[in-house]
Amino acid sequence: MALKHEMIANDLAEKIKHQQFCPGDFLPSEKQLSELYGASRETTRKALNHLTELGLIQKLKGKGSLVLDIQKYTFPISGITSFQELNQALGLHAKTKVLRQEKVKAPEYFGKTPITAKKALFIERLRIIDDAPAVLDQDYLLDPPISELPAKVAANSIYAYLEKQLGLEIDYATKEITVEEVPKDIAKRLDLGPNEPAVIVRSLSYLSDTTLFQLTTSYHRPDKFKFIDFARRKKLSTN
Amino acid sequence: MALKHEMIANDLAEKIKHQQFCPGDFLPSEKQLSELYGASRETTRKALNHLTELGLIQKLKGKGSLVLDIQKYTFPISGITSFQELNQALGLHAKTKVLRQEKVKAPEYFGKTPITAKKALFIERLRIIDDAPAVLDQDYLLDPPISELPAKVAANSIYAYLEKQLGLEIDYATKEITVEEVPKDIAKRLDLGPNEPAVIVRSLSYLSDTTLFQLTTSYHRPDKFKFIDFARRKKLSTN
DNA sequence: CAGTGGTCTAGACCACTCC
DNA sequence: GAGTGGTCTAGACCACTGT
Repeated sequence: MALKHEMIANDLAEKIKHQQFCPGDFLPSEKQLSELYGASRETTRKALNHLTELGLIQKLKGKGSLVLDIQKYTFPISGITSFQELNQALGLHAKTKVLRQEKVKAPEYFGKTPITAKKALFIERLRIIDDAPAVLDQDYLLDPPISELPAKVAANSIYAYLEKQLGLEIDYATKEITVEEVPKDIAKRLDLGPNEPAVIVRSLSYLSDTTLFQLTTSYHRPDKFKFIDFARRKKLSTN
Repeated sequence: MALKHEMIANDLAEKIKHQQFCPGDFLPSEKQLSELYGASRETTRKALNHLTELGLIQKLKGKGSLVLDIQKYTFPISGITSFQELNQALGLHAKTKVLRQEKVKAPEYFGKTPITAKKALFIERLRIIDDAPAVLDQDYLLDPPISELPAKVAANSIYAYLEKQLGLEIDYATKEITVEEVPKDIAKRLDLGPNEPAVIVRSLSYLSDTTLFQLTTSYHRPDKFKFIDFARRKKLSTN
């Protein structure tokens, strides 16, 4: 990847993160940035739009691109982000314990979504933060497209392996967050009190060619659960 | 608003919603769409990118724009969406009971965020679904920029009033979802059992000129809570 | 008024898919 | 090969902000 507009976006994001541009500052004008990076104005604008979506800047007509003050929390959180990425980004001292990893028959349904893959790799992992269980993850990696996973990968970042080793392009996901009572064995592993429900995040993850590749159910201890989001209002007058 | 790319996006979204384009279909090519709408290719692409962000289509290199099958759940849910908008979109039979609406002093902090506005309008509303309490909303509408709100508005859509009557441009928000025990009076109004926690959504909402205008704390009955999201993987190599 | 961002265009070149 | 989307350009015109 050496796309010009991504280079520009990354460079600016880097400079915002490292306080070379601070909240309340204006970035150089689009014209200046275009000259600086040797790009056309539209290309520069594409980069700035990316930063806008991420909540790093706000563009003000006739004034300029204002650096926002939100990144402290939101930087890598919303969107599709793996536990390992969060862990690193937030500096949590989290450990991952792989409880199971085995080849299984793929489930026929996940919620209401029918699954066409026949085989899958089932992985169960316990996330431990400050020596206390925080999250239990159950993943099905579908085969196809994923037929094999080295044993060590599950303890680290599956996403990094899929993207960097297998060259898969993880693209989008649907997520559903609810609060429910959970089976006793799960409650036990999370150290939940009697009748204490868990926060359940169910997600379906897709590659850029629309292949469904992962089904995840995450059981969170309610006291350790926190979801942070930056959202832009999406207008679409579809009555 | 008569922006060409928005017109195109709305028209296509409309046609997808009404099954003139079905999941699994390809939209006409960018070239064809450009001719159809009398727009340049870049303008057409801007519209298609919008639909991609919303999860309505997926673009496939060398092939075309594929209509996705996700909108049934996700259509208007993620992003900033008011309760009334959700209510209508999902066909819930929800009632809103305004418990309080009064002018107050603005809080000095909301979480860790300092508030500069001195005055505010405090509104407390109970959302009732199927004759049972589901959500208790506490809103501060800050003054400035909002100095007055007709009594009836709180029972309907505040956002519609702000956008259509006051001409404010609601643009972005930060949200935080946690599970916590709540004060007794709130537990009572939500019919929560003893020691039963609530799902709490705290949000800060901003106008397009970056003015903070609303602080919201929503207390959800855990059994009625459901958050659905469509997310694209956001890459930004900000080590 | 000059400077800013917002929209739109016409055309170029590339990489990909499918025949 | 023809057709598709992906990137990028140079330039135009507009609306908004400040002075």
